[in-house]
Amino acid sequence: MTDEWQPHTETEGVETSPAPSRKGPERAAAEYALLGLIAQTGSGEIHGYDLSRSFAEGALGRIIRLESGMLYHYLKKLARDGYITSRIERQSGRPDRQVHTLTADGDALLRMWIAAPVRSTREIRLEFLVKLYLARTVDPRHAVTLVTEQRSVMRTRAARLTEQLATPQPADADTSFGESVLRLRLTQTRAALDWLDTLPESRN
Amino acid sequence: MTDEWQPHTETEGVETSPAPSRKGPERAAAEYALLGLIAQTGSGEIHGYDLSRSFAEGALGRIIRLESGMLYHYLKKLARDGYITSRIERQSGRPDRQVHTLTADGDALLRMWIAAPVRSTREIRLEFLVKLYLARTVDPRHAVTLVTEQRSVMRTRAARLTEQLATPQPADADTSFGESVLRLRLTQTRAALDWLDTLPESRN
DNA sequence: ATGCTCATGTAACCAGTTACATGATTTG
DNA sequence: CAAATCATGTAACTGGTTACATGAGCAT
Repeated sequence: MTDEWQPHTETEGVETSPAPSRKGPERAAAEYALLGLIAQTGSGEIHGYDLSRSFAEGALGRIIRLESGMLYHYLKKLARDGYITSRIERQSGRPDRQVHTLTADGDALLRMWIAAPVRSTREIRLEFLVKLYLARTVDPRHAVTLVTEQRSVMRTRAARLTEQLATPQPADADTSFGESVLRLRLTQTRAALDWLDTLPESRN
Repeated sequence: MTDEWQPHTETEGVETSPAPSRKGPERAAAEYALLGLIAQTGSGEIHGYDLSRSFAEGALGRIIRLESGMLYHYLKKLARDGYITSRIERQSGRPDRQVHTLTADGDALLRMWIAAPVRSTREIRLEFLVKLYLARTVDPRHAVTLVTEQRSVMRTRAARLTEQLATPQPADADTSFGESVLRLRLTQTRAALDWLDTLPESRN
């Protein structure tokens, strides 16, 4: 009765993560998007400005936004944490550029993140889409795993909400409002499930 | 072709707002929630600690979270901007308390915010729920207005998404992904609409 | 001469979270 | 006596946004 319809919390996903090494704090989806774009490049090398364009022109730029300032900041951060290595490429007549490469750690981190479903319905709209996009380009099998597990998460969630709605509550104003909140969450969860079912990865 | 499925932007609602006076920047939903709680009190006066409890124990605390530090910060902000007035109430044996009252400006601001639907589907989960809850307690007619207009917003949105999906696109990988994104948004929008239709305010 | 593309950033700012400070008084 | 309640905050930190700085070459 205490944990019925819990409040929105911004820093969620900390307790649900498997936390095997607890290396760093949660990264923004944009950071993984950068890792993914680096992984995508044929040569394995790419510099910031190119990343910026790939981001803005590609599908990722239509899901999340990433200003150049933040992009270079994330590249530094990823390099500092050992997920990419960066070397300077001298150019004549043009400014020098830094080319970045994924490390083994970076590749592992990216694949782990891609394969893990998001916990809440709200995160479907951003995180999950980025994961799906990257999974498809990095390794289509990851996409199948991701979609399968995400469907499972959403089904569990829908079941829990249904169960909560089934248990009768005292009928005051707050409770009826709370029921509305639960029904909203349930419809949104079901909508997400329906959508997941239409993805090509759902043919299994 | 350029503005098909636009990116997620955090600072949205600025350009869509009617901007009549442009008094202050966008406020957090929690600030309006505080205004609403102050408006709810019978005497018209309430102090921070009571607000904190009302918040945590009531339905609002299950939708959004508000730490005491931020609560007092918002109260100062609202007082500074002239939406509430605060006076100190001396107590013997207890710490002095500050009791807060809505000003005419504050009341107007609250009602304006409550009556205005949210622009995006994403905001349904937080902002809209807070608006609905406050509308019901402050003035049930506001709730009818809000729900009616919100349904209209969602219908327009659904129509636009449907239209975008109808226009055929070149069939590359990015486009098919983009179509999935559009379909996700459409299902989520429709789910929100279905839920809105189940609210008592939708009987008109 | 003007401004655009390349290429990488810095600086200032703002919002929010977490944790703690204070100090009396009542309750177990 | 310890702990919770009352009541209001402060301080440090995190992270993200916006805007601008730099400076060469190239196209109009």
